[in-house]
Amino acid sequence: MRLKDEQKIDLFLASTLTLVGQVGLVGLTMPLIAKRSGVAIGTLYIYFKNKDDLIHALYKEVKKRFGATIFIGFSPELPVEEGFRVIWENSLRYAVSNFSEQVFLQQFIASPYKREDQAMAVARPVMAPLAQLLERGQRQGLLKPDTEFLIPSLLFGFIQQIAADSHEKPARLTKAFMDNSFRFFWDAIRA
Amino acid sequence: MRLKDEQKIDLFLASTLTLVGQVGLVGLTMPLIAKRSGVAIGTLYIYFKNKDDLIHALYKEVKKRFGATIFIGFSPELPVEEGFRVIWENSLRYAVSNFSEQVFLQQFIASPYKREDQAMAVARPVMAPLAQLLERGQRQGLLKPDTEFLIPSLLFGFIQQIAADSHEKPARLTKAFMDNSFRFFWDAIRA
Amino acid sequence: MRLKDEQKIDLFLASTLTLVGQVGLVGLTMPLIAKRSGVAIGTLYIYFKNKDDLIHALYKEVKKRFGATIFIGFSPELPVEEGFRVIWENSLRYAVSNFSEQVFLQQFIASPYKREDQAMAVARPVMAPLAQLLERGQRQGLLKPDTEFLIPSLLFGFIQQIAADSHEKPARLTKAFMDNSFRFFWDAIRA
Amino acid sequence: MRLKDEQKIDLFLASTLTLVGQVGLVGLTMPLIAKRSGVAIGTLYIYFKNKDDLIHALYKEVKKRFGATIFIGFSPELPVEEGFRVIWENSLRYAVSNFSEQVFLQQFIASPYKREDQAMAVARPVMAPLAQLLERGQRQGLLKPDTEFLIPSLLFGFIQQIAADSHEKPARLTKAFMDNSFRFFWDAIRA
DNA sequence: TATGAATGAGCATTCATTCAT
DNA sequence: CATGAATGAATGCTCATTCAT
Repeated sequence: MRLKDEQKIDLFLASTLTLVGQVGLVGLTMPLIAKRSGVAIGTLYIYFKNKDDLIHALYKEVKKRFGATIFIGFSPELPVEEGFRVIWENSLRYAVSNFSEQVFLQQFIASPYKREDQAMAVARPVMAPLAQLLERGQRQGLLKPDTEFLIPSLLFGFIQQIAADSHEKPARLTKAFMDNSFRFFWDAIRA
Repeated sequence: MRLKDEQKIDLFLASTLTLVGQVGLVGLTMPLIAKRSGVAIGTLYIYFKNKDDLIHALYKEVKKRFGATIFIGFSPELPVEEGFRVIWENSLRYAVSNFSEQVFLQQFIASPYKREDQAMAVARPVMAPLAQLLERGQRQGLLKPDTEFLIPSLLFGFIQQIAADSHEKPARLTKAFMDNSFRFFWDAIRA
Repeated sequence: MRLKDEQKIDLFLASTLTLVGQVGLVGLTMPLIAKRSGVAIGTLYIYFKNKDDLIHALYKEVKKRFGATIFIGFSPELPVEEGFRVIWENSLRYAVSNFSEQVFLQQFIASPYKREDQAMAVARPVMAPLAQLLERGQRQGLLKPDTEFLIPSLLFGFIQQIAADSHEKPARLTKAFMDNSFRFFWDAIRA
Repeated sequence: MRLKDEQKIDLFLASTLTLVGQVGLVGLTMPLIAKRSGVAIGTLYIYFKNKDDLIHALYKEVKKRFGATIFIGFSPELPVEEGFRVIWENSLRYAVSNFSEQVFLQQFIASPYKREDQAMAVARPVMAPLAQLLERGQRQGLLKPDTEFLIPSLLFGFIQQIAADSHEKPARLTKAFMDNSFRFFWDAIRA
């Protein structure tokens, strides 16, 4: 596996993601990825040891990208509610406009590709700012007591579902929509 | 002469569901289903025309089962909040103890198996009581105005995520957990 | 294998023949024969040990039927040319109106079903009257010398081809046609 | 990078033809063709989209080869009888030494592989010189009147049968045999 | 006898992977 | 580096055959 052409790796991952959005993990094949990327099959195997490798690389990348996005504009100095709003809006925008990634994550998690090893570990550290925000909110008595563990479930579950719905029936991410949905979220978790 | 055994269909669907929970739709093969069911491959094809057929039969069944479960103990006479609580608890219990079904539904929706035809239509009518409850809540001014469409997303997304989490890290569905999570839900949607 | 219901055997052979005419030996399956005959698959195996058996029974039957037909109205007392004419007309009529049988014979001969054993032997004795006619014609100096062995090839080859053609583009077996084609045959072989 | 090897197509078609001669279209399987050709199964599918495709390619090839052979040494300038003799000898030699091709053609025609489309059309134009010869013979009053349409049936049927016989009981294509059989043919058709 | 559910070997085909060019 | 022909294991599915009813 040569590292020279970093762009190609991105190309391959992007093609893969698009394909997953269209045919799911079920329909994902190496010939398809190669064709979609405009290279010969053999080329894929220069950059990835095998299909498993490619898929895990994509998993890592998607996790990283998501983590990098949802904290844009966030700062620990922000008031708690404001902090949540920033995260909420980032997540929502990201999920809705990157539906393939949601599909990939969901299908990956319950697939033969999932392994118990290191790849999984990527998830946690990335979420540290959220964990700290939860703790701060708790300390300030702004959140319902003893229910922090429910908040990520609400956040990610709700958002994922909105993204799925808006894929079925595309809708604008208007200011009103952002406000309304955040109101749901915030009222759910606040004390 | 042996008679076609109606129970066998259930057996096959159950095996399939279990397998999807373990290896996802990606890893689902006819040989696997046959082995898991303790029959020869050919037998599967007596009961289902082909793999596609089997998977769609399962989709129908899962939808039906879910619809049959979430309204147990529900009645249009119940006060709105009580109505939501019944549905919430039913859904939560169902989702957590039937995780494979959640996985199946999610993966089915973004897969080459999904078709646009009638099979999909099963979903809607089944949810009628929920739609009526939403409307009633709205009329009585108990729900946030103009946001009914967000409520099913919240309900199903949140619950699905809780089920996923509790599959990773099994947790009891205690009274406290039920209460806390319903509180999140209700506070989110109420006016 | 019970012998009780002789009619059923005929039914099965007839269905098989029809099917061969439609889909060839290639497309011939036991389920198809059963369905076409209006019985369950198992029933076929009461009357025939297996598919091979059925096909060989059909081979025997077809050979017998052909042999029984081409000598109708023939008698060793007939003048040689008259004798050939009778055989010619019988063969032609038979081949044209039983095209499936021609197909079956042709496909059988070059197929895994063909065996070198006794089944083949059926062919010869049945043709005895023809052999005698050839000899008589030869003795009377009516036929080209030293070419008897070519005459059956001409007879069966020509007729088979006419049958094939008339299957493609159906034509009437008019008196004129009979006369013309027999004239070809007779001019070919006569001294 | 290995290049797609045009010779391989010929190899596959040749293997297929040999096999058809041995087991018929009925016994023809892709594993058999691959093994006989000394390649892995997958390799067949690099050169042919599927079995149907392979069989149709063979059909085209056989038709072409036959057409290219029977007019060798033929010229419209030849006297009619000479013309027929050339065609007769070519056809006979070809049919006898390429028995598998005869089998293939016969079985193909009555099989599920036969389609009504363009592939069939290959047959006709190739026979144009024969058609012209028939017409010329007719015009010169050398042939029986109003029976041209019988002549190809005689030619191909007779020859095919001789080939079949000589496959069962191999015989030399001696000068005498050629003469005798052509005498049959010519006496049949001449006025 | 007749049935057709059950079986599993075998087929057509796909696809992850290798490797000669 | 890039290619794509070659490989063969594995899949979806069919069908000859058996056998419990």
